[in-house]
Amino acid sequence: MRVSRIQAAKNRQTVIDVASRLFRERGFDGIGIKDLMKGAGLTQGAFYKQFASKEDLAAQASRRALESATRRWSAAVEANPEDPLGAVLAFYLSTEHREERRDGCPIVALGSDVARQGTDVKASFEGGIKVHLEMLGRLIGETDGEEPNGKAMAILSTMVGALTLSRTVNDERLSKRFLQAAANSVQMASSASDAAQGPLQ
Amino acid sequence: MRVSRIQAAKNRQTVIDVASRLFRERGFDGIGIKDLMKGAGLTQGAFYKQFASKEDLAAQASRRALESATRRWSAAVEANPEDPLGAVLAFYLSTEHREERRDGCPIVALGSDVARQGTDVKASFEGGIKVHLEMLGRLIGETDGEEPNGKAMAILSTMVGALTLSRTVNDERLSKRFLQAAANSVQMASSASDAAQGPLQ
DNA sequence: ATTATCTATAGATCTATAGATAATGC
DNA sequence: ATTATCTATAGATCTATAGATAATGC
Repeated sequence: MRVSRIQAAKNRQTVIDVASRLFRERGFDGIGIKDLMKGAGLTQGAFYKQFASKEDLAAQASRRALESATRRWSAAVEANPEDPLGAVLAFYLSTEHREERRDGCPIVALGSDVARQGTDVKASFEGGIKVHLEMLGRLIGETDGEEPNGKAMAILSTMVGALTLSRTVNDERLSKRFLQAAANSVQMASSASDAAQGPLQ
Repeated sequence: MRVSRIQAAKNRQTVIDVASRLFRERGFDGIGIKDLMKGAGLTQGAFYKQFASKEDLAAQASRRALESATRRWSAAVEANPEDPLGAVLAFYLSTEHREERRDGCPIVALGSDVARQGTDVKASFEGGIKVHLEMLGRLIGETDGEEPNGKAMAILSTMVGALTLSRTVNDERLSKRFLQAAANSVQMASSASDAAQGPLQ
């Protein structure tokens, strides 16, 4: 029954991977430890040797989900060097992304849930969000040194809000228009040259 | 034990009111029928004479929450006739609104959850979102007849995304900057539309 | 007679722990 | 000897239903 340390470490990673997807699909409260472990090919009894609690796994899985999201952004950027921002917008604000909650942006899939979670889960999201903002800042050619750029923050907000809203309505046409309106808006905001940024404290 | 029809109708409304707040605070999966009914001063046994299922209540409570949100927007507009958009942004993107999940915008409080719900809950949100878009369209002086205006959709996306992100991070400074960056961005986008329409004086 | 609410409960599920088992690691 | 995983279970909670109760509404 016992497995090697190496296998145990692999099992742990598999559980985190599976959880990062199933939490996105069903919410933190929408799936139990039994089903999470079953998804990784294990039983619930093995859980607590690997994780301190369900909340602990939620924090690990959140970090993994954000890392995965960052990789998708990077892939879009690298596949489209002449219009990297356009490439990110094209996949992020697509109907395909809207339909794949399980593997899509965790900020949208779990944003409302995260607001109710503890410090550890929020820390995972915060770290990933900062990386997103750095990438966006570079894409629009604005950086405030170590600080996240205000325009990048507004753009990320528009993207997250539009995908959220597109998943919240039944009307397919309205849903798609949210995605398109956001893409237009972000393109305009990013092409507008250095307009006056308001005071940031 | 039995109460009058009038009292029963009042009880039903109280349950919907309470649920519209407790669902926002804890999520649809984060609170059970027993506690919802206790919040309305009743016991769980009375629930199923009033509602077909928990999902039924979720749809009713969602509609109620969106109506309440619309009223808050209207109140801000009416209290500030010389700068109605600024008034809406000021309350929506405030740290106070960020802290009051229970009584705040249901799109942000429950957006991720709604994506996992059935048609009825989504219909409640869709209806409320359309009303939000009509109000926003009027505030920025753009209407596409019956159609929601694209710029209004982008602005609502920015507002929803910014509040979501501001609740997702631990860092108070970063959280506040999301709200400020969104306010700046929306102000710029809406004044750009004024310019396109001609002088205001 | 009807029915809104109550108490009680069925049956499922949840998080977490206990003890058994068998393979690893020393 | 240690320990990763297993089966089993404790104790709490969940949605939904059943039957009792007592006040309404006819």
